[in-house]
Amino acid sequence: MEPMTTARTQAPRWLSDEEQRTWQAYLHATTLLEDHLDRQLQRDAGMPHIYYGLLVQLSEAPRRRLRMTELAMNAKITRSRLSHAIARLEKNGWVRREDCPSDKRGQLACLTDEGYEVLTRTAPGHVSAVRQALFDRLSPEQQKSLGEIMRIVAEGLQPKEAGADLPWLR
Amino acid sequence: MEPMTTARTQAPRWLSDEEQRTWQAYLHATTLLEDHLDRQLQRDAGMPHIYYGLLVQLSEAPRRRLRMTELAMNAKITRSRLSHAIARLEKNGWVRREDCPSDKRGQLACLTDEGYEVLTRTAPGHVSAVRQALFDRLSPEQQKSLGEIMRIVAEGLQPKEAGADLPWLR
DNA sequence: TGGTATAGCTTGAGACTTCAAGTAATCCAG
DNA sequence: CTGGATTACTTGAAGTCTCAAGCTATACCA
Repeated sequence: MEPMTTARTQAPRWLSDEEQRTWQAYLHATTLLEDHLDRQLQRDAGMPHIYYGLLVQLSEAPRRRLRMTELAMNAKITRSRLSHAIARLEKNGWVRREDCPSDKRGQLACLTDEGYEVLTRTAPGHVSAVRQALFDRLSPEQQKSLGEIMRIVAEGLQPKEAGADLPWLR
Repeated sequence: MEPMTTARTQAPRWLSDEEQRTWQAYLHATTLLEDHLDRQLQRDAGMPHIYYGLLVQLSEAPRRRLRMTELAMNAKITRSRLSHAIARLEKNGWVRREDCPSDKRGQLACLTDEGYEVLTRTAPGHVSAVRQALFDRLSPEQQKSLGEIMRIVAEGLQPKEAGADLPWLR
């Protein structure tokens, strides 16, 4: 008897009506929200949401700098994508690359003063956009629940520590 | 006294620690999940997740066809994006364009038999991927809560019916 | 009826992402 | 201490998305 975990060859267990509605709502909400924030930041900060997130990560790191791989991991993106992104941010003068002293293969992404300035200038508007779109609409219980759910999902998609291959390293 | 709704000029109300953790978890979970499903479908069906969603919408429509604008609305994307997407799907032979009989400006996107075949062939694997990544990890209460939360968020970002401009019409 | 505004959709350019392949430095088994 | 595997990161091409501009057809109104 086949294990139930590989549904590939089994009769598929379709989504129930309620599951379908939940899944649809999830897709709608996430695409609308991402779109909304992308537009907001493109307009107010001149970069898409994910680039903004990179600057935030850097701003919170010691000495405002991070190894490329570490930054990619934090942001849950591939190193390739990060390379392109940092190249663009470097052109804007918001990030600078530095050689890593301890590993000659390594690169550090460093937030520049201008990059920091962009962040301080645009952060209030962005926080407010996130509040308006998300937190202000949810009860405290819903916020708590959302946090738990999202942690579970993220955890599940995170590559297992031992030996599994790491998506952002591909 | 300024209304609290325009926080633009006010001292920003930052996110609390818990809100920040929730927001981070949300960003991580949604990017990891989108990535995961994009890869799964690119591998198994030869198209990104959103394109797959378009085929699904068409498959559920009467006569397996939909006006472009309506399809764009259902999928929460701009008409421009849809135009490009349909062009690509047409090249694959999975969708065909037809002139709308009642409105000479209009176009209908029609799912072809091959398009339908791709769907039936790949749907089980996709459903299973969604289950594994999402539903199987959540309790019934969490699933219910997720549905409610996502409906609220989507609702809030949906353009109001009267006079507001419609994002997907831009 | 005629003229202007609007709706429906497409197009092209530039920005962003992905994937596979490439370079260079480090690790490590023997 | 040496050569093959691995790690760190980059690159280029092809695919996708956005934005502004464009075209045609319909709607509206005087």
